[in-house]
Amino acid sequence: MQMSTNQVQRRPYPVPPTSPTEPDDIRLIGITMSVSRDQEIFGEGEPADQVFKVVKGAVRSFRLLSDGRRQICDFYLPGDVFGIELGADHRTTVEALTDTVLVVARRSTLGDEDDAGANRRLWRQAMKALQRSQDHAVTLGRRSASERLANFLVDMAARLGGGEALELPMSRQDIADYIGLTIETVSRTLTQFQILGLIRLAGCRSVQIQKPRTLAELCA
Amino acid sequence: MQMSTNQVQRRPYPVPPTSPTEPDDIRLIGITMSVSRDQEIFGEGEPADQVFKVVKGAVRSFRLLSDGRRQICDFYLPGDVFGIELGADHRTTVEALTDTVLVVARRSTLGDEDDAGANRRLWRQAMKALQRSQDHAVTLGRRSASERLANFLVDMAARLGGGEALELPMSRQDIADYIGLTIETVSRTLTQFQILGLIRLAGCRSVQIQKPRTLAELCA
DNA sequence: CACTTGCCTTGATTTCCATCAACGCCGCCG
DNA sequence: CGGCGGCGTTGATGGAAATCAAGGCAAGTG
Repeated sequence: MQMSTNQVQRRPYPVPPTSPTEPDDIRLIGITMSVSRDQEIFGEGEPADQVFKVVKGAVRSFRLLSDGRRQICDFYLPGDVFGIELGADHRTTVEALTDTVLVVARRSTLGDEDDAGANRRLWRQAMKALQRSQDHAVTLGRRSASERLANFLVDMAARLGGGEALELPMSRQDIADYIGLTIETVSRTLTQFQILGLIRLAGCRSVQIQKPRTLAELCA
Repeated sequence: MQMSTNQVQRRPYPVPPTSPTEPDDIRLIGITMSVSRDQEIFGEGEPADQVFKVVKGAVRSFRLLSDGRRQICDFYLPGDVFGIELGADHRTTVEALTDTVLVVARRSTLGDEDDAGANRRLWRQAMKALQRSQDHAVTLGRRSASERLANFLVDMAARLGGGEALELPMSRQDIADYIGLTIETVSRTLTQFQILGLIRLAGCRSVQIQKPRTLAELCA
């Protein structure tokens, strides 16, 4: 991670504005950290000695092919934990989608063997990531463009927790690279959804879901 | 799991024909179990109270969409562990590709909190699965048909450990459902590879890799 | 304000892969 | 042996999404 950048600010921990104790909540003991839009948090191949939790904002985790094609593995929203790795190194790059606040902890303090509770929560986070990745693989391998997008919207609506109104933190390009399409196809499919009355677009990042049922059916 | 089927045989444990202690080897204490070709080992949604290890043979783990489309999440070969879940239930169905021998353990005996070594090995297995799933997502989201197939062949060659000669345990349909293509495209691409001299097909499941370098470059 | 820049949308065309269809090969079984 | 069924290959055609190209819109800047 580039700690030298002046956009990164660190403050001593005392206010982790996380929700109370949820089942698999990790109350990271660490420092908070602010990252501005598009800034890299860590890069693929860098040593993975820290674990992060999103407090505010959102990030994208992705991998690049040699010729520049990008596959976004996941987006992490407030409450989500990322940066857990099997080996010594990170296998994805993570960047902030918007100005973002994180809590950081050293990995060693988490993997600590005598804290059974922390281990269990870490375990749950990792398995949740595995589940999401497998779901994602099904989408990428076997679903059509509209199914992918419907799925994406329904998932984001659920995770952002704003009911039928969502404020997307990512660009069209990010969406395209997440669901394995091009930016043009994403755009066309969204306007198609609007024409069909499934959604309403109020500004390109603000989506109102009009027919949740129909959209859910499209998820197949 | 269908224990009633007469094709499943169980014997009391005393011969787990696994290799000695590898770094992340799980020496499952359990019973061995024989499963014949195409038989289901467990189904999506069934309670996940057991963990399995392949001793001999191979299995496919997959999910179905409502209309029958199938996405194979992974193949498990000798030495691989599968069936580890976050929640109470399995999220994929697993079937034997060929006649297969497994070792089975109850999940509870593994998650046992005071066996730190077993926990660590379980952890490694789960994270390995996550890595593979993420790699898979990159392939499914951003690679062309020939890149997918090249990738598949190279990966299988490495995992089967037979150097340049591989005996595929799965059908064309299985390959297609793994890399997100149709059976026809898989077939065509394989013959294309053969025409280009990258591989040689000796019977449809027997592949000789002729130009490993070129094939590896195709993996992008 | 005029101009640039980045992001998004829309249209035209192309391409890759899916689909549809036929056939070959081979093991199996009557 | 001959027919049958499962699997794989090959060919012809179609279609969904990619690519190529142009233009709109809004925020930022001189």
